[in-house]
Amino acid sequence: MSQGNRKLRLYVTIGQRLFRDSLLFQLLLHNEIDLVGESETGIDTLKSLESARPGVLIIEENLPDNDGLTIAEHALSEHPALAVLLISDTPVSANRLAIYLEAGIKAVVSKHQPIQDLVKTLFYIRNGQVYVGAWQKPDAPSQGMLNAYNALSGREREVARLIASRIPIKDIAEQLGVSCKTVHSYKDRIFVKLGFERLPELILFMKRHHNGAAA
Amino acid sequence: MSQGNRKLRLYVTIGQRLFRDSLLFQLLLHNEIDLVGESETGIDTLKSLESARPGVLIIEENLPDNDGLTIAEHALSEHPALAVLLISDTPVSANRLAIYLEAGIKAVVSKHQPIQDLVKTLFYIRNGQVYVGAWQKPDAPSQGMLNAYNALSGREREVARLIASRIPIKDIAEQLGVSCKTVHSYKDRIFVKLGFERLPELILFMKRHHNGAAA
DNA sequence: GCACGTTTGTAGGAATTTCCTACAGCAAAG
DNA sequence: CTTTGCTGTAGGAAATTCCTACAAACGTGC
Repeated sequence: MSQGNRKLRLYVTIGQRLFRDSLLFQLLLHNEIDLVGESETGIDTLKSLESARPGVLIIEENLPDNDGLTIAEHALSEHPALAVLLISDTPVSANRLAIYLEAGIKAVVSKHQPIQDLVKTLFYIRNGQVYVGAWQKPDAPSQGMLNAYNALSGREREVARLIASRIPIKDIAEQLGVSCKTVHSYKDRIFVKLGFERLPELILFMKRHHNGAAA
Repeated sequence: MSQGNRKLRLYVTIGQRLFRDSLLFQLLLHNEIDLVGESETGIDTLKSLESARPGVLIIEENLPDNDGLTIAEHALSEHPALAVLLISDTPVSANRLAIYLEAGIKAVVSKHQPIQDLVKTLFYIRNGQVYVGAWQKPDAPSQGMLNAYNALSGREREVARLIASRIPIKDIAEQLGVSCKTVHSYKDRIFVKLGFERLPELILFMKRHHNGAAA
């Protein structure tokens, strides 16, 4: 996901605590991510950027005290190398996107996109790339999941279903008549193919796309 | 956290995908939670409750197509045993809270509360309790964290700091001159004392309260 | 001041997870 | 026909999650 070895120094500005916590818990599962700061407001963000020195700033379009664009412009004027990822409330119009890119924002992800888009975009832009997922998708991050599922072998699909049902590995192994380690291998391979990193991603994916009748 | 052994059958209605995903990934880490359905709108929710048969419904106050209260009232009229947890955008006034409780809503959590509040409330209300955290805190969930930190022993604090810095366990063990298993024990004890379940919670807590200068 | 209960430091186990490597057989592609 | 890659199989190392265990120290009640 990331080519460099250096950590991604992240600053997150999101107004609502519940949302910020959820996102941070998710992002902090990646040990390449080093959270160097967070705040609820644009003003607090501007005040602490100097000392926090993030490489990437995730900031909401609509903050309690200001709009993300204005804050981003201020931040970029002092830290031109900062990669800013804007979280928009709605899909962004071409007009508005042009304004954002003009301002030097590296990526826009809307709140209606899956969270994987945000994570992938995060790693994408820290290497200097620009990502405009709300308007067009360069390599369709996370939409390839359905195609990826079709790429699973029969055995892999079977294991995917069992694992997503939270059946313990050793039960699956017994049921299939193979070693636990083999089941683990299937699991690993499934995760790699689908681009997942944690069990909840697989559970949710299977429920949404291939599991109609849950237990 | 939960006294019964039966799974918590959960339905989640949240408009924004990014937010819904983050929350679901978090909640699905608990294997007592069985997600039986999710949707973006109130109408879709009402349509699928019959077949999904959740025990708890998490629903936003402001949905794209309707308001959560109206949907909850409809849902409760058909499924009186359903425990509804409303996610409000702002702290709820006493007036509004009275209306919610009158309607049979079991809990209100605002988007400005930490996510632990939501998780704890979820398990709380499924046992028939009522929780009104946005207005008053019955047992101050998650605010006890700071007090809990004071209850950590010296050694525990030291290990908490090292673990939160993502220093590998075996390095910590070596550095402290004890076995890996001992470090694990400290970690377990820290998690129990602070009420945490995943590493990101500890990382975030330490950054926010006891780690001023992050590496 | 002593005794009993709790906390602290220490450590082990079992099952899972995450991330790797390995290898044989088969299928597709050149 | 041969090379390349995918599939099924399995092992290892480290971490995680959830337990139990036990001796020393601490403390509080009486």
